[in-house]
Amino acid sequence: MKLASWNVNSLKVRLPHLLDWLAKQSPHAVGIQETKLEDATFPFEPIQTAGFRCVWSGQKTYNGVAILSRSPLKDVATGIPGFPDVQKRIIAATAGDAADALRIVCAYAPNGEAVGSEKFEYKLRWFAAFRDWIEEELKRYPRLVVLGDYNIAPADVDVYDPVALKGQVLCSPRERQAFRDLLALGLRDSFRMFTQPEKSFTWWDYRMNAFKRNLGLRIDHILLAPELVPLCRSSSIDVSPRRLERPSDHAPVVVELGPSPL
DNA sequence: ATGTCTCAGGGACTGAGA
Repeated sequence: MKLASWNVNSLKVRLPHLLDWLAKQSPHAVGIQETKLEDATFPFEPIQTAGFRCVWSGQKTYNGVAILSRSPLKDVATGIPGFPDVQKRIIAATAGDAADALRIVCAYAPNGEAVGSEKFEYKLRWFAAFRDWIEEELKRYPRLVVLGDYNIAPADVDVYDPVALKGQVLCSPRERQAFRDLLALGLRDSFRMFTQPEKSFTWWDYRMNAFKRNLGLRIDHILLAPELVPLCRSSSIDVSPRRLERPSDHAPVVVELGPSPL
């Protein structure tokens, strides 16, 4: 069973890319970010026709998240409890039923603009609230997957030029601490459970021919609850959609979960 | 190289956000 996370940077523009990718990869469930669509205009019909249930939470122009799944979605929740926020960055749902159901949290973390900015402080407040909520979700749902665009490169190895970007937004010590605080709940960064190619990234700036030169960052992650860790067979980044015409600036991350421990 | 892309407002281009 494949699970994926993909920041599509406008679902309106990227719907053809998403549908092609769903047909090729045939994932069981996908969390998408930056839909940039109000709820009334979410394109659920073509997604449904492709074989997926979906739930979504969006707004005009900015943010917006959704979960697609081949199995029914229930217990849908949006936002972080106790953290009022007009920005639509969180959707959670339970995919499937009975013992093998998965709880999926799909998150679009704040970008943070620049270290020391107001948006940066909002990002850190957001992560503190997110961590506290995920701690509760983990107690309630041992089969928890926390995926999305975290807008944090956890370590220097996740950055194309760690010297040039040292201390900058997406790489700064406080952001990396926020990421480690999440892992301290027992979550595992699925990508680092396996040997990976050097310079593996999920996002490349549209400028400076960054993708062609592989000047990227690994900021999209699929984190797994302890109970799911033994089931994880692989974790990888699919850069192929980044090569298409009018691509998203992000590539999807994919994990494969088996039904039982190896 | 303030370099690209998306979106809104308004009806050509600018500004915001990433």
